[in-house]
Amino acid sequence: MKFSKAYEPNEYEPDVYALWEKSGAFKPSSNKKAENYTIVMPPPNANGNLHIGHGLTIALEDILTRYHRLKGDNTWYIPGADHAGFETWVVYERYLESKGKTRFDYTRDQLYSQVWDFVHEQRGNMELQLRALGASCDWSSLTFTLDPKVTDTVYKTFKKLWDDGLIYRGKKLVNFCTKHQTAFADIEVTHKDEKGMLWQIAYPLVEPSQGVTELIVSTTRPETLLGDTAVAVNPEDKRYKHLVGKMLKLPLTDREIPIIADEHADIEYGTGVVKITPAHDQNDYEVGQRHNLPMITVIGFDGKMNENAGANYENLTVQDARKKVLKNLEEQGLLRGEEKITHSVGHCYKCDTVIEPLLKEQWFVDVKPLAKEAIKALRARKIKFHPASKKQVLINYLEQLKDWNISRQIPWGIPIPAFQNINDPSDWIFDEHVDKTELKKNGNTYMRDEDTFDTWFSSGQWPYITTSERKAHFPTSVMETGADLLFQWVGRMIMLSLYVTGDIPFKDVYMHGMVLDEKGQKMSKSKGNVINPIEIVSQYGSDALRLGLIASRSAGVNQAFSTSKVIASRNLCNKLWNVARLIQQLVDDNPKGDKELTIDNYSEDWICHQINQANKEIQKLLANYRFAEAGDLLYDLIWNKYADWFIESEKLWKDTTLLKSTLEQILIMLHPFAPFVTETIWQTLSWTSGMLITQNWPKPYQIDHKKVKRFEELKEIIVNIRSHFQSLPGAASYPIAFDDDPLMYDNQLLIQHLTKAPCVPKISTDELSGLRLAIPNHNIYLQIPEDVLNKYKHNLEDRILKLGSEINTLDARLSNPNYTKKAPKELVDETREQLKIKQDLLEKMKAELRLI
RNA sequence: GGGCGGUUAGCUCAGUUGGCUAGAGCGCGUCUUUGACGUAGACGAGGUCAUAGGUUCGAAUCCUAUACCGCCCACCA
Repeated sequence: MKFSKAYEPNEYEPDVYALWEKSGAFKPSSNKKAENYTIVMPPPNANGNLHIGHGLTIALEDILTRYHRLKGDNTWYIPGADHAGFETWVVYERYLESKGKTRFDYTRDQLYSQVWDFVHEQRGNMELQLRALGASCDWSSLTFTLDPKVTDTVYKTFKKLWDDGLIYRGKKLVNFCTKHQTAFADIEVTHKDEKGMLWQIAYPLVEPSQGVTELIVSTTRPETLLGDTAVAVNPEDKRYKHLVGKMLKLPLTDREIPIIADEHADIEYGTGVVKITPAHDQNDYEVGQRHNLPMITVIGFDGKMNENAGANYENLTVQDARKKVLKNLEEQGLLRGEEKITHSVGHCYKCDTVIEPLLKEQWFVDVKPLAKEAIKALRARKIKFHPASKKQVLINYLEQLKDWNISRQIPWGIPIPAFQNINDPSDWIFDEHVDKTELKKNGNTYMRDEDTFDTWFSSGQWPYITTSERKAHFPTSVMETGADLLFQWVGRMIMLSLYVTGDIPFKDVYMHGMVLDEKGQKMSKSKGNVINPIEIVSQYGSDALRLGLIASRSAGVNQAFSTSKVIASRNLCNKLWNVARLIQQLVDDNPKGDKELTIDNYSEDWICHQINQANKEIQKLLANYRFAEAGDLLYDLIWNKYADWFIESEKLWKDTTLLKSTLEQILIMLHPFAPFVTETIWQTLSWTSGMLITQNWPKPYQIDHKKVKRFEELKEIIVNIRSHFQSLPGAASYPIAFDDDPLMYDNQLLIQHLTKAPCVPKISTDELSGLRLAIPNHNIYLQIPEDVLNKYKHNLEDRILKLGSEINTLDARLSNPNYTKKAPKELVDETREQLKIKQDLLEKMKAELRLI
């Protein structure tokens, strides 16, 4: 293969991925001595397309995976595909709608098999996209969230919870979406602040007491009045103490309801009297429980008023019923006022329908014992969080977590393995034969529960399910996922894993923030600002996307997508490509590898030192999940150090042995971050063999630190000279003269090469003239004609002023006795030394100014 | 109501336990067809680190308060 002039990612990426996949490099090795390194991929939706957030996820996880593979760890990156219960169901229901059908036209089993086919038609797309992103995952262990090994484990866990009494069937208020006909966990409800009305309504007393004839309650939901079963006042409220136990006439009905005393009523709020509707409000439900109040459901699962609401209101929507109730109250003179307020209203996160709290019988998990263990493990620092603050946030959440409703009225999901006795509704049995709708046992007939599990109940068990074939890989090394999943996923994995396996599911958690659009807005289909990662890949290359995504991004922080960073990364890939192209040319031109110059090349020790430093630093940064800094470091190493200084210097020496070896080290270190271009280069170079993906992480070079320092000095001199050549009137270059100066003498050729000076002559000190460089310990003069030099005088004055202020700063610091006393000695010594150097230089410059 | 995070160059953001002249990419200005790269090279301009106090020899970094901007949680009728 030959190096083309520019790197064209599309030409190589698919082949390179195929090469890796075919070679088996993604599979964990059988090396028992190696450390295990395991990452479980958060499974993307099986029938969906990847979005830019997946791009980030894969980038981060694959960097870690490839890095640990190069380090020799037994690395296992496990891919997955999610049946995405509710998400997929919503898509499928829309499809049914478009065909004029509804879910009620089919049985659950029919629906399940329809969606199964639907998903499998679409399936595969997502997996191809993961390949385009370069995910080096073990495809042979891909797990689908409905695979038998998943459902088996989920059923075992359900049974264990059941046997331990941690699962119960309860009729409680659940968050119900009347459009999607399913209940949700608390965490799945989106709360929004909305403008609403607060109405005051009079409830007359059956028998006036001490001159009081009515109580005024405030409510934002007058239609629920029809389901009121009490009115509460605070037990400490002196205004109403004497009324507790008396009865009120419930307006618009013929019912009478009691006045009760409960802490829930806030003395300060409104009139201090609150209506209690246990069947339609969470707080009221709890009050109802405390006082044994009847619960009257007036709103049905269809979102319409039911027969309990009375003939006047039955079959009206909640909105219409509200209007009618208000109108009727007004007619009866019971509406006493209204006021605009802002309050929080729960919505379905998918369709935005207002969530109704409705009474429903569901399966609940008693989470308290699970949360307790999780909190204990977190407090014991068993799991490290990035960013660290998320740990306490999770603990706070777990401390107030309520029982978890795991029943969903969605056909697409894992069926709940529970059957109910048709003659005794309280008799439920556990049975895994969910393919049957009916079971006979002990002479009884049991009917299957038609509900499915909340997806998080199964996803919450993901780490030990996916690693079940290689138990040594559990607990996994790190769970990398979006910060938005802290509660619903990370928290549940920790709870369930501790409960089922007795162990934590992962040692580290890394949470990334959201990828926002270029303007910093959240991406959404409705806004039309969605960025497709695959389009970016085809435009700039997979590596460019990866590097661009991780740039300037820190854990847990939402950050905008930046095309300019992707382009900068694309340019880096091209730069490296051309570096390799040049080195290959030099190798081809000189197969024996003889050096062209025999004198020392200080840039060699210098670049080896830079590579060593980078090697050490990258390991440190990746151990702390500082991806952006590691990326920056490599960019700087390759571009600003390797290409700009080392390669440029090496053009004189052409030491191909070192060129080859340094290029190899750089390719290995960059490989986790830019797998495609590095492997493509590796495959294209004439002297390399095997695959880059399975190379060993480089060992540091032996270096001579004196030479490194000398090259730093040379760099300073060269930059200084270039700067003068640019800023001198005429922008020409001039001879660079020096006196007895070994550094200059030994590097005349290099200096001339890098500054484009006409010559670099050595002359005696008293003959030196022209412009003196402000470099300590060197007498270097740019031999500039008299007339040009005079124009340049003011520049020298400026430099003297600047140097003077720097000296003042150092002086002030040293004359502070506290500084010399308390600061570390090395620091103080260094300051002294610097001061001395700068003072010497100042003297020389002043003398020089006098001469001009 | 509670909690978390942010405010650093024109833009987007780094800056780990306090320590030399606060960095990067993009953008901007000037110059350059130098043996790979114009997706390039060289040089340069640009910052009272939100504000006000405090701790310290020393603060972008630690503490307190304020302002503004995000996000999360919460049962306020």
